[in-house]
Amino acid sequence: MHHMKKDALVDIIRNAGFRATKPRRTLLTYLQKTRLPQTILEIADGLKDSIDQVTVYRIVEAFTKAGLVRQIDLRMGRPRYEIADARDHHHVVCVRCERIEDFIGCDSDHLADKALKQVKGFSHITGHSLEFFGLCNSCVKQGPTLQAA
Amino acid sequence: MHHMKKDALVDIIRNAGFRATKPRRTLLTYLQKTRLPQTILEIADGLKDSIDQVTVYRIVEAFTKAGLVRQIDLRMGRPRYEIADARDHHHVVCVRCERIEDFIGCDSDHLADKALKQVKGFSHITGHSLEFFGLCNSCVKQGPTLQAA
DNA sequence: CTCCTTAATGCAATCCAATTGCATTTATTT
DNA sequence: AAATAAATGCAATTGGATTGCATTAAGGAG
Repeated sequence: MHHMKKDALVDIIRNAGFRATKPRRTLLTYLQKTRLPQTILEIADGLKDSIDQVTVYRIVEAFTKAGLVRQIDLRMGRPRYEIADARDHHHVVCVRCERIEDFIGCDSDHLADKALKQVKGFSHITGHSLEFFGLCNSCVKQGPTLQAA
Repeated sequence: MHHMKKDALVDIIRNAGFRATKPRRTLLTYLQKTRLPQTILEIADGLKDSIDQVTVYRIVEAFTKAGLVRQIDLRMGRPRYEIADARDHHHVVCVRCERIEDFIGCDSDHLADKALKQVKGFSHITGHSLEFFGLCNSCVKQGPTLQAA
């Protein structure tokens, strides 16, 4: 009980209130390494099915509630998930090729204040989402879609 | 804003490139009257099944692509839809009771500029999403959830 | 370390939102 | 009114997400 320096990973999971099981460690490691926000199925796939899909669903849901993971909606059919880093970053998404880039500095406190002044039933904001959509440069170059009427 | 002359409605639909069919007129009128962003199934339900669900799916998708309808993601499982008014408004959502209020004035142009300066592969933003999450006053009053550990 | 409790996982079955195919209907043009 | 192409409705199907339950294993106690 004294010689084992606990993994940082294990600490993170335990501090969030969970047992540091192998699937949880594997999944968290995977998300830490992964740049892009992923769907549940992409995560399960990326883990080469070393973890059952049902378990991936359950872990991601639990981690999201606990604040370890962040849910992102990019108008791509289903929600995506990424590791919740301290840096509050957002995305710019190409609506044609789905290219994704990050940006930071949305000044959400200022925005939240503005919002709170307008709404009647709230006095406290705990989270926010902000995403931009557009065409990336290479898709712009390609010109309009081929399908004609 | 409530009652729109039928001709105006027909024009809107035709200008978007569609035939002004009864289901389309019904659905658009319904969304114009409805305050809250709704899921597909809520819309179908709200229309009392006067329109087949499949048709609701198809119309909403087409209208969204055409810019008549706006897709909103509020971390509530599935996307919601509302009429695309000129006023660029966003929402504050209670994560417990799902109460929704609107607010305006996000200064998206400024934010988009900031984002564009940081990303490499984009030079044009066409849309954005911005939502705030928190606990509404009445849910705050209720205190923490009953389930203890 | 071994035992013990119970959280967590895996698998099967199920659910239900979303999609697809196709025959029929309907808006619009001539 | 006829022509024709788009749009709808219904049935069937797909596939992501959920649930139940038996089994496994994490973590605390002794």
